Amino acid sequence: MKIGELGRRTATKVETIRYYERVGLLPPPERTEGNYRSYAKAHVQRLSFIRHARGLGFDIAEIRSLLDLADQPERECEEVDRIATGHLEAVEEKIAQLEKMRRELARMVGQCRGGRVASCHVLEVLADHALCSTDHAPAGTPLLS
Amino acid sequence: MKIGELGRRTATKVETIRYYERVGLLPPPERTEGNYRSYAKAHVQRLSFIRHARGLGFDIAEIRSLLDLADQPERECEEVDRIATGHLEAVEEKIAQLEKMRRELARMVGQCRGGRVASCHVLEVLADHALCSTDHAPAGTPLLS
DNA sequence: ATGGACCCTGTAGCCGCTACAGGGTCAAGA
DNA sequence: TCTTGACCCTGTAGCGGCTACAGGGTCCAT
Repeated sequence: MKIGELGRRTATKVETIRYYERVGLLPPPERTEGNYRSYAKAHVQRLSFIRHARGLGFDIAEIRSLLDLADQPERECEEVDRIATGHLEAVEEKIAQLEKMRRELARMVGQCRGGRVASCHVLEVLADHALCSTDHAPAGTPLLS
Repeated sequence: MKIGELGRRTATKVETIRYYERVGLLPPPERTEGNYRSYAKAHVQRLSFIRHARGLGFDIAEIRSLLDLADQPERECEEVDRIATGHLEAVEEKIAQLEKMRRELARMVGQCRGGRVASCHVLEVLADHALCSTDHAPAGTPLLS
């Protein structure tokens, strides 16, 4: 199977597949005579795993660890659990953070009654944090991406 | 006021302030004889506005628009409202997405009963999306950052 | 005169892709 | 046989929003 076919089967762009290979998530496949990458079933499985994990928000390093662990079936799954639990906690924290933003934004927007910019509630609140009801995240808080 | 003092007053790193100037959020201040940036009160206000908006998750382009609008006090605040509402909706969508992740992660983790990697539920689910209860976001969905 | 705290510019790195540019390969049709 | 066009290759640069240097300059107190 060539890279385009693998991409179609896993809903992954060709460039993304090459990127995963470059960063060591997907092992380099055999090559054809014409230097095309040639994938087998195992690659479809591995890439599906990767995509699924990405869809759940795991980052590349975490996925690398998970794949390494999956390749050692005799080990205890403690570490797997630790990674998944840690990620779950990060997701929960981020939701909490976004909830704070949501509340404050809804309050700002809800108080807009039209009119001139000069008396715009949204701009007033942005200009003065003291007008905030909740203590939302400080600027620059990195959000999970 | 020099850049370090401005940073202290607004809880902003010096490099970040220079970055905001470079991308046109913060107007270039006067310079001293020794070529140091020299800020006045208006800059503190503007930077506070920027930091507050960043804290609420607005991106640089949105903040630039909001600042432009704030500089035209006679205009209707329609556009301000549109930007804020649009951002609120983006935040809500993202929360919904993270909720899906959270549910699926919690289910995965909750079913882990220890044991060997070979029979690890977390890895099984990641290897087979069909084992997911919910239809969480596909891989590669860009999350608001 | 010297040390150290601060400031300057410019550049490169982070993440997870995405999007080229500039070429090569391969199979089908004229 | 030649050509077309779909696919593939490598390498590099860009996105956002910073952050972190390197390599220098300025200023003030001792």
